[in-house]
Amino acid sequence: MSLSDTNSWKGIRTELLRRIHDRIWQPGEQIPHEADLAEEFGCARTTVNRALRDLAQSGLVVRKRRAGTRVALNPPQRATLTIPIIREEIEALGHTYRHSLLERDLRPLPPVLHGAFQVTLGADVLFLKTLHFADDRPYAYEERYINLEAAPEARDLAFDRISANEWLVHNAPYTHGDLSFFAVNAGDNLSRQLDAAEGTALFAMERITWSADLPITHVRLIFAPGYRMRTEI
Amino acid sequence: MSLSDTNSWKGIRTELLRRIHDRIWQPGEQIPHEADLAEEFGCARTTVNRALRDLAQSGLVVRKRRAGTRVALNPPQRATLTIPIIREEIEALGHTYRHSLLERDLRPLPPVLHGAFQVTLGADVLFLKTLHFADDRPYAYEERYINLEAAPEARDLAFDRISANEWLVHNAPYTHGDLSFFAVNAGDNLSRQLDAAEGTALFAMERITWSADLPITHVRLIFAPGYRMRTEI
DNA sequence: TAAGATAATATGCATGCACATATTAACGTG
DNA sequence: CACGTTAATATGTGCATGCATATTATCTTA
Repeated sequence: MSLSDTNSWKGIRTELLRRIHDRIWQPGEQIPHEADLAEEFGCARTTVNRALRDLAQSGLVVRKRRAGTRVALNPPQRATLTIPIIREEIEALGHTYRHSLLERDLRPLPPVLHGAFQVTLGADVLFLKTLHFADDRPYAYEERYINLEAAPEARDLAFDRISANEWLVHNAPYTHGDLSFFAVNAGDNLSRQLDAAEGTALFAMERITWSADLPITHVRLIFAPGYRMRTEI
Repeated sequence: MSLSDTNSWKGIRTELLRRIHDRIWQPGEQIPHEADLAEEFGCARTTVNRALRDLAQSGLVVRKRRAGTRVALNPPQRATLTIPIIREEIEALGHTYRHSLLERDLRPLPPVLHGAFQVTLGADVLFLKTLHFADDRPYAYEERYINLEAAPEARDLAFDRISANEWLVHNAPYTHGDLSFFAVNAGDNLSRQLDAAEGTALFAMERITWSADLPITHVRLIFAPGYRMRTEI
């Protein structure tokens, strides 16, 4: 059975996609009901449903009960980013990974983070500064706060062998998080660490993760000059 | 029926998620077969299948025929970014949107783009420079190339009322594209357009879209200082 | 006629079943 | 014992059916 056969849900999806791309069904226009499509394609309604659900998930059609299915007016430009573990990203590029722990101590959470990262007032958090290398060239600079209430074992770990990121991924899985991307100028410290001219624009990522209501970690990663985060859509 | 009931596929998903988060099923470990889970939850295998498919899509479990389902070793740091139409993004923030077309002409494709954006050799492309404003403050600067072979009607459009982005979304839908994010320093031109000090780090996005094999447009958007692209994971 | 009750309808979902397909394990055979 | 064949098995998918649920259209009733 080939993919273009219309009697598999993927085949039906392909055909529906074609009709949308070829503007046979215009944006905003209502498309036939599941039952009608099922009859047309000579398959069960379930199968059409599967195809339509898939299109709805990718945002190409909008579905509402009773109201029917219509082609999305503004196909959301939705992209799935895969944020790799730095070591894996570097090794995938064929380079050798290593990291160096620049700093590790317990300290109160800095006031700027009080809003976003609500740990028990006055409790110390574990602070880590790490530099990630690819073939001995600096790749990314990391500043991380770990909530010891969420990961008490972290207090006794050095994080010189395994990186905090990898340890946390395996030992304190999160349920949800916030992620943001932005640009920063290399200041005094960053330019030294990342071997960049002072003032260079650097790509940065900030992430906070929670396990249910408990914040786990706040991490800010700043990449060496030239870094691009890519994806396909 | 509440979400936590185990006899709906979402309820089952919730329960499976709990077992993964609580490390009842460890990363890398194989979890029971669909049939066993169906029996345990007292539902049809199809329903368990639906829940597992959903978990697989979000990357939390890895499924292979015959081999079974196992908890992902490296829980995917996968994030879905929604790249909004700028006008909608600005209006959603409660600001007034307007844009101004700074430049519009036909020209050959610049050599740097020959690799990524393969239009017929020697053919002119439509070049647009646009500045997007939120409440009369510059919000983003856009440089765009449109392949006239993919969207011939664009040749006769002024793009002073409707933005090229919105027009293309509605009139030349793409099948796939490449997207990347990076940081740039504000040069002479950018600092003037975006009202930023020279050298300021700016967040930038580049996107190329195709309809099947035909390139449609190449766009580079550079945002005013302070811009953050956010998402939840 | 406006507001509220009621019916109609499209999608959402669960079930039981059958068969397809990929992958691994077991088995022969040279 | 290496290698190719075959069987076993877990997931993938399709179908017919029935009921659930959200939303709209229609029909009351004051």
